[in-house]
Amino acid sequence: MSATTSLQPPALPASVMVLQAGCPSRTVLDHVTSKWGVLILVALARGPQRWSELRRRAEGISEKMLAQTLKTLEGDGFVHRDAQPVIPPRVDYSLTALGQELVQRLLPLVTWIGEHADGIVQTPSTRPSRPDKDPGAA
Amino acid sequence: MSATTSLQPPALPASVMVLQAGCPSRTVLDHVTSKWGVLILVALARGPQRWSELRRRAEGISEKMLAQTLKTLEGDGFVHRDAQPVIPPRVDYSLTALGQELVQRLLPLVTWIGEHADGIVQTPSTRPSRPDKDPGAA
DNA sequence: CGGAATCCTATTTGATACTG
DNA sequence: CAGTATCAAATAGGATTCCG
Repeated sequence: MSATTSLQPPALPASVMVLQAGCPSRTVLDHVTSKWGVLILVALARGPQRWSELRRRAEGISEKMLAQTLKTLEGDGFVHRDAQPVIPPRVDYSLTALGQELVQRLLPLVTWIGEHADGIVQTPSTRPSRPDKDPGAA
Repeated sequence: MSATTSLQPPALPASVMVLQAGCPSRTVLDHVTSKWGVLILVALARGPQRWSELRRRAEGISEKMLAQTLKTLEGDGFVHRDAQPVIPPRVDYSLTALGQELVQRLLPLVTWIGEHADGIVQTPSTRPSRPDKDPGAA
């Protein structure tokens, strides 16, 4: 209450206040940034689509991961699942309003990465080491 | 080559064109959205700081993961490492210009999640299942 | 077509101990 | 203080098979 911490770099809104260990935001962030979360969400940004469409869009995903990620995102309220009782089954997935808000914040990031990734991964050299895998794991 | 796919939902800029399987953007996205990537980057948004500071900020991270994530991000050119040859050692980490651009796109996302996470994780009910863990793994 | 269940492996992650 | 090395455990992820 008395002595304030020495100096605080200005900037930063209040966003960094969250993300503490047990915080719900950590959980949600984890869901969104899970290996396939971003891919699915971005794919769904193109509009409602079916399971098979989604699978093609999220290149490389397995059925298991698609199902799992979809359920998690649905559970978080980002994705809506519309199963029509017809034969053969038809299920459409789409973003909820919440999901659209999220994706709105996701696209700039993804777009930016898409535009800079080539220059990044190429990394001419000059850099000491770039461990893509854990050197400590046998 | 001949028959075009039926209908294409307009919208979406050109951002979704990336993120294909082997694409560099997938790699970078993976680095950034790795379990600790976002946390570290957001922590660094507060300004240059030392190893121990970073460790406190990214609550729950192990030394190994901190080192590993930091190296990856450094390798991608997002983070700058400034090691001063003094005793005891002093190392400052900071965002590069590239890293700042990235974080600029990251903060709105993180902020938004922080503001909505409570309502999300709480999920009153009405929802079928929310697998945080793989039910198939014994 | 859209999934759920199962089995198995690879990668990730964490604890700990040790070092410059 | 700022890491690195090693080991073991947890989880993610994938292939396959079966069901509505």
